Amino acid sequence: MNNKVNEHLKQLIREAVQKSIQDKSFDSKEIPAVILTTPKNPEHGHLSTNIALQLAGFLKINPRQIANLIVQEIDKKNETIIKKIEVAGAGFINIYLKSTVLHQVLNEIMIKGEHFGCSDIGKGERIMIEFVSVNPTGPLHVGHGKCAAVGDALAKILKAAGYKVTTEYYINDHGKQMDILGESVLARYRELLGEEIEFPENGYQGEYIGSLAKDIKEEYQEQFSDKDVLANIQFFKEYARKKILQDIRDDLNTFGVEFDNWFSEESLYISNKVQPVIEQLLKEKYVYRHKGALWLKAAEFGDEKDRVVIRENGEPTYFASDIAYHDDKYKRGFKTLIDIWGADHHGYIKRMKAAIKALGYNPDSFQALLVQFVTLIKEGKIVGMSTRGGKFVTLKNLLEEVGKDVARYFFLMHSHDSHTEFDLDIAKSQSMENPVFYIQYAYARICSIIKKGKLNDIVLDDKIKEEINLELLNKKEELELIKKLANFRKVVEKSAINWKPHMVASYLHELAAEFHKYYTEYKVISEDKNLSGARLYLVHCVKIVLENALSLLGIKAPEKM
RNA sequence: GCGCCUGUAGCUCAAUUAGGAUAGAGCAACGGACUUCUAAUCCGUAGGCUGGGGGUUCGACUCCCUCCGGGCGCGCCA
Repeated sequence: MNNKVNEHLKQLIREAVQKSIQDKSFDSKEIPAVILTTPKNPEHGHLSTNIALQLAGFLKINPRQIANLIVQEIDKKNETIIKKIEVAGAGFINIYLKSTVLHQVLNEIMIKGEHFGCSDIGKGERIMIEFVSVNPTGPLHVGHGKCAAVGDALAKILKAAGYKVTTEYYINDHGKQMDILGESVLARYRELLGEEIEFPENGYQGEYIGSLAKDIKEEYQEQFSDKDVLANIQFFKEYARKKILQDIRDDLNTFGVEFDNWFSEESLYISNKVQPVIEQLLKEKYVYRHKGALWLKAAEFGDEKDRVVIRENGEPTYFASDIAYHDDKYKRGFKTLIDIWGADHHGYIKRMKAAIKALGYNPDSFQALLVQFVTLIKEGKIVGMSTRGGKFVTLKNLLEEVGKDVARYFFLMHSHDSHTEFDLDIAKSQSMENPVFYIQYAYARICSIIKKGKLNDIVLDDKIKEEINLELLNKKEELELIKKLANFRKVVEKSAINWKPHMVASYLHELAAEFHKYYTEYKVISEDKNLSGARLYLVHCVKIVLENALSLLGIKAPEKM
């Protein structure tokens, strides 16, 4: 229900609880918070609370008895919005609202439009979400796609819930990996020139390396044929970095993912931000020297063991720049840091938290959201995904095969922390098995109804909106649909609090189902102009909510299919 | 060995912010509904000891312990 109604009822219940407890002189140090839920079963009313059951816990009294007392108190007040209030089951209190309260929801949706579903539970708190962040040594694959979808949707959901969100991509463009990248491309280039060379031991095997070499050869001919390898490698490294990074940006763009910031690891060194942080930790004695290297006392802060920050050879580790990077995030004013990582990085969480504690920040303000792996299924078989050999399905491939909307929905429809399957054949099929089309179809159907309304001179202009009689919406399916719509804001809030975008995806499917059911049962546009107007009003609200929910997931709402 | 994730219908997954009412959808199976605003839809039937066992309580898919099965980690790699 709308927020005001909810708060009002909660207050009402709270007072009734206090009153009934006072009267019976129960000792109640702490009354639990009133929780109002919307029951799945329509027979359980529009709203329900389990407060009596919770009270029974520490009052040691029959919950139904308490519930009865509370209901009596509320009944005395003669609330205008309540149709019926009763005790049911083990001691639940079910509330039935007057239909005008439900209808009011539709007006709210109409007025708020694209903002319906937004709330301010985030209170403007600044959150940084960092995701994808793969080093520019190769193309994005399917696994990165899931991280991208989750991060992007989460950012949108948190924004809708009133947080001030910044998204960032951390470019790991410093260190050995980049050198190996340069060497790999150079090696392929020299092969193209007909030289017999040994491919670097840990070199990148993927085909894209060869194609980069080819590009260079076409553009620069044999300019780098001399044996001054060291001088050339710098060029190859830089060339490959730029090119691959650009490809990553392009892929993400087609995937509908845009970042507020791209933050380069190298830039931390250029602006000298790593060294001071290490020195600070050294001064505070959280870093010590051992076997020629510098170690962070990570074990002291909850990690399994201490970790090297500066190697024996004087080179900082990846961890060192990561500490500086996260320190920088806090210094930029973010209160909560969310890093979205692939599940294979979970071992890194304790280390990172230890560092954050050592820096003097609250370790709870940093959270790593682990995204479990996706298993790709093609023709009923698992598609192997070995990164090492350079054999993997790229995000680009996937997008070419199934398109942005389908890919995003498939990544988002299941909880990010359970490992799930991605069936390419279902994703590609334009059939009933495909939930994306099911949802989009609902939207397209509404557009079609609106079009038909126009042909019959039934249009929702301001005048009609004024005259509309929402009481005509009294069918069971209509009231269920309205209840579903009313729930949207709660769903967004919950999805934001739990950092679980899939909740919005599930909701979308449920809303679409509710609409399809209604659609087959009743005609919106009919001879009866008043009824048509009211129903058109209703489906227009469904359209708005479908659109809002889809946009939180970054999926298109097509007018025609 | 230690750590993180996970086990729910034949298959793929849900289950409402610290436990709540009869554990829900989709697909597949079977039987129905198109002169209609798009049948990419809807209605019905069938399908479950929520991996096993114990515990906590008015009440457990949810919390605790234990065992079994699957995935992933445990570098002076990133």
